Amino acid sequence: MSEKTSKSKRQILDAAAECFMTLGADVASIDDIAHSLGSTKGRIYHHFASKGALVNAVRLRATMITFDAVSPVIDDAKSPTDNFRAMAYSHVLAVLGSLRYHKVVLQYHGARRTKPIATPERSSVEKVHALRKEYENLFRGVLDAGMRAGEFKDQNLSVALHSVLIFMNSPVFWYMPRKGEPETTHHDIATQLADMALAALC
Amino acid sequence: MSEKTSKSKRQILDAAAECFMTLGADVASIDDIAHSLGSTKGRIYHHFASKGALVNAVRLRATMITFDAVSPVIDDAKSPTDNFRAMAYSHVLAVLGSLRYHKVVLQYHGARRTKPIATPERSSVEKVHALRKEYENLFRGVLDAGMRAGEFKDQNLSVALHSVLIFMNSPVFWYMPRKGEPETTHHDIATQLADMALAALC
DNA sequence: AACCAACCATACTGACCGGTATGTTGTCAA
DNA sequence: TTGACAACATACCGGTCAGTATGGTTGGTT
Repeated sequence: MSEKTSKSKRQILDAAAECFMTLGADVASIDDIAHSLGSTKGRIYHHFASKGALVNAVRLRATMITFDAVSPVIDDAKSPTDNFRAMAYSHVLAVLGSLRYHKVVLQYHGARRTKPIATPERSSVEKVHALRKEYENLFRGVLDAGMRAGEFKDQNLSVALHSVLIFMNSPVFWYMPRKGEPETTHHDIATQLADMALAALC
Repeated sequence: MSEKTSKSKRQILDAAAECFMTLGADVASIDDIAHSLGSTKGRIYHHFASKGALVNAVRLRATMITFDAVSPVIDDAKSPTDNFRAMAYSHVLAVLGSLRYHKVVLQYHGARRTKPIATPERSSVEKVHALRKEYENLFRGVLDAGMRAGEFKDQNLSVALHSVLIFMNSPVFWYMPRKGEPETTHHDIATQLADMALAALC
């Protein structure tokens, strides 16, 4: 299932994520991305069928990054409280470590594209959607278990789930890495947000 | 300070917010907005100098809506805890009542426009920025007071402030009004989010 | 050596979109 | 009646950008 993304493809993906982050996915042109690579359009269109496919690839990778970070820390033997704290911490840390990718996800999260459905890439879009939903379910499971166990306050599950997910992604909106920043910054932020998210559920 | 926005101008603003919400502010064209009004470009460009000015007007109104909703509920005689809960509730309720406008704000929140600075409208952009900062300070004040009083957990103020603000805006990302929805839905969501936000601070 | 496929550059097109210039209509005051 | 101005519609321009067509270059295989 893990595609062996070639060296060049990964390079393009990184540059695309960077441009999408600074300019916005809609504003950034293919030429912009190519120029930031010291290349031309030909290189990009050789690896990606369309701009939409490129955006989708960025979104897919963003989701996989958090998935790979959170999935292994889940331990059924631990309490929902401990599980959630560890998951939230890992999620925030992963987001902080790959901000460029996650900014694209949040940008597209609110906009329903009714203009260009582009039927050929329809499947890959749904693949991303499915993976994101699967990732959501990791947290949904912990929240549900915590509520049943009485560790979490009993309240509307969907509202709690989605709002907490946005909360954990919030650094995307306000975090700006400074040079000369202490090494522990990411850790500090992740710890604080994980604690706050946990408190919000109790 | 409160401009007497003409009837037609308000109509354009609503249509623009609707288009920006569904298509994205960058993708939606002036012709799209005009078409949704049954008009043409001429009407829009008669009232707004440029597309950027129109977007800014939407952002400005979005900020004013929350400002006018939250500002009057602040009562210095009450405790930071009670103040914050009331503020958060009013904020969420206001956002739910004008989703179209707030989606635009969140879309632009992550994208640094380095391409078209458009110096003539520079001032109005800064005006929106200043108003948003002033609005932030309403919450910053309550958080600071709560921490000093020992009602809120003592932690990084900036991180807590910005993450909680995003949290209260989170319905923008996941709330979709259904037809046949009970009247109390907005109230229920606002109450739950206000309680969760308050708990996150303690 | 001959070949081929992956990889990428160059040059070009068609469509869309922001903005402008100009024409048209209604309204109101003198 | 007549000017004058606000509130639009119409027609058009220039630039940008996604996408394509084509040709060149490299490395590996037979």
